[in-house]
Amino acid sequence: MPNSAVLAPMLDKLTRRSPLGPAETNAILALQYRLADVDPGTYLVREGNKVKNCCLLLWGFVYQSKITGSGSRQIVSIHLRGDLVDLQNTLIEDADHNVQALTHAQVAYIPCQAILNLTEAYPAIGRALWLDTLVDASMAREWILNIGQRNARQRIAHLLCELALCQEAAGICKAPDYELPMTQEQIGDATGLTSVHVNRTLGTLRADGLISTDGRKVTIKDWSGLRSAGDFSKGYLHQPALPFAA
Amino acid sequence: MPNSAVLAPMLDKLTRRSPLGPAETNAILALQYRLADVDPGTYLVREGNKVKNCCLLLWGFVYQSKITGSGSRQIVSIHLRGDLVDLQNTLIEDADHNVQALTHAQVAYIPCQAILNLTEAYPAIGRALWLDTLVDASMAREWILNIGQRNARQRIAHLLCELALCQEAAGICKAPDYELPMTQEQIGDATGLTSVHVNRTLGTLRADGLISTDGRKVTIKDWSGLRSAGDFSKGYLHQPALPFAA
DNA sequence: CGATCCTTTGATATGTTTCAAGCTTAGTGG
DNA sequence: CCACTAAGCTTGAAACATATCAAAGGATCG
Repeated sequence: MPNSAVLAPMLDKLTRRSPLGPAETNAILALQYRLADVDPGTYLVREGNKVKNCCLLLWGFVYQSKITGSGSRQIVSIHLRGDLVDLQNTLIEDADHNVQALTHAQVAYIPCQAILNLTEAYPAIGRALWLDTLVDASMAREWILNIGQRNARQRIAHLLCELALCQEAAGICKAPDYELPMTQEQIGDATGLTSVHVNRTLGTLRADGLISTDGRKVTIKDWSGLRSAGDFSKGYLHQPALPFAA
Repeated sequence: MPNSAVLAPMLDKLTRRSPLGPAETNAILALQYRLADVDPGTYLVREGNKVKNCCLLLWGFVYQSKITGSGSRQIVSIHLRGDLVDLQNTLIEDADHNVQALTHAQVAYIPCQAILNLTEAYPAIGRALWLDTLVDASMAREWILNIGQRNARQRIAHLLCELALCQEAAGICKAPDYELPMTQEQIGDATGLTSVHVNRTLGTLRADGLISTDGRKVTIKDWSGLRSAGDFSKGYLHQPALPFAA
């Protein structure tokens, strides 16, 4: 029996951009799911798999990655509470990337067919999910720009800004302190850099007083400095009304 | 009065992945549009604009790009005949990237509202468009991998393979000869490299007998060599049955 | 309290960029 | 049809950002 509290984060995320009526809301809250707690590193999806569920992330962090033939890993997106991580499985059976837990995490597996049924019955839900996909695509484009045209310092600063704002939007964190549940190697995989170079570059961001770190927490000490170091502007997130930042 | 021949490439592209019934087909072919011929370099959309149309590309090539604060350009995707270039405008009003003509091109501007109406009336069309967006997102992820983890030679070889297969799928070209309507500077913008380095790298691909070039045409002389030089595998394109290549 | 994973630091190697100049091609107007 | 021009291609030499290799120092966790 579904517990509507479990599905609330998904509803939050969708309605942040697409208002939904009571019928749609109830239909979403009635979705069937299967809960799973996973350890860091656990594969939720492997490239090449046939997938029949998509994962609603309830807590923790998860990332999507792809691997080259020679084995180097590129992280292509990072997800947090409320994200429907592999919505694409709804219409594309073959996974073209991996999904792995970054931290301990809890996910609800929702059958793709159930989601598809929902979109048939409620066009507004279909539109909300399509919009979600469009925003993910916009974030992917910015990720391309980040890796293709910015230097190490800018890339890392940009990533930090993005993670901060997304956590803020999802209501996960309290302003200048953010979680950064990534090792320096993973930051490197996300930015197309070496862990060694990430280490040195984080060092300069710290030395310049833009951030401070404490284990897996980052404190943004100078938001506007970090934003300009990362050439960051939030437009691509298509977030309605964010508390922070331009 | 719409001419259904104009909309045929769009229908082709959609039905390649999503079969549509006669009602859906007719509804698509009845869409209103406005034709425009554009010169290379023309902006179809500028970042920051409010957009009310999406562009169906009828012939020629078009690209999406983003610019950093310091003015460097990153090309994030390349489109060809039949592509609905800015489908995202349907649900997101503010453009987060530029769309520019790469070559002389002809586009049909279709009002976003008309497309949205279609998705309301015909869920199958909504699904086809959503799928189109999902495939674009998959291609963006591969683009990230390409730029983030591969060296210059691999990046360029990969780009050539992708363009070849997409042209093949769209029925634009006859096997080993492809159009490459890009300057070396644009290839650089697409791969995160300098035009100088693109030049040298293309030189080695030529010297190794993988390709030959003649103005804006590329001949792939050794497909499997190029594919392995570019670490290319076509899965991410989610194309049903391509003639060529694994 | 050992073992593993992560971070930090140093020295060196390398791929790519930058700067600069000459060359080719295609388009344009006389 | 020929010059003229602008755009793009090619090549060389030098500078630079980042990668690679290697080893030591800190955390974290059973």
